Amino acid sequence: MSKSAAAARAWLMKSEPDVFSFADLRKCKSEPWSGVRNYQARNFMRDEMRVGDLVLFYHSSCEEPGVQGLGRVASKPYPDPTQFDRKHDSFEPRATKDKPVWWLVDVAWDADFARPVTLTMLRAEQKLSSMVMLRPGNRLSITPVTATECNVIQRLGR
DNA sequence: GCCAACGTTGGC
DNA sequence: GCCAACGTTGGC
Repeated sequence: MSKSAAAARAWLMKSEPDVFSFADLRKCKSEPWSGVRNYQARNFMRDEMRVGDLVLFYHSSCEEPGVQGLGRVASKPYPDPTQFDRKHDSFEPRATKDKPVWWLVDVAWDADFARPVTLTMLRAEQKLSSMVMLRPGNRLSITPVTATECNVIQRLGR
């Protein structure tokens, strides 16, 4: 790959499998990442994600938390439609069509791992010791992943 | 179900 | 702008 090519970035995105699992993504192929109501996470989607960026799909709040497989950012950012839906849990009274508050991207299924990379495995890997997601107290549902970290995690998933 | 850590809200 | 109270996240 040429040095001048814009390197695809990588992101870790959390989802509760009871709500939306990696298997669900495989089934539906592509899904709007709606319902994010945290400004930092929103800014990553709205300002920094590019179509084609890798997504490490992480299961949280479940028996075995960990990265389940790979997705891809599959759309440019656009306003989260659930913010306009008065009956939706994620309704946002401050939002107007002209001035949306919340933005999202579509995430598409990309590839299965041979085995999930559990939180325990992530913590045990020296090369991942400075991962944003593993920082104490971190709760962000979307965090950036470096190219090195992404490679290490993909190797662990083989 | 517990609880620590964090983000947000709202009174002042 | 401060900060206490509250709600949420997420591992255990």
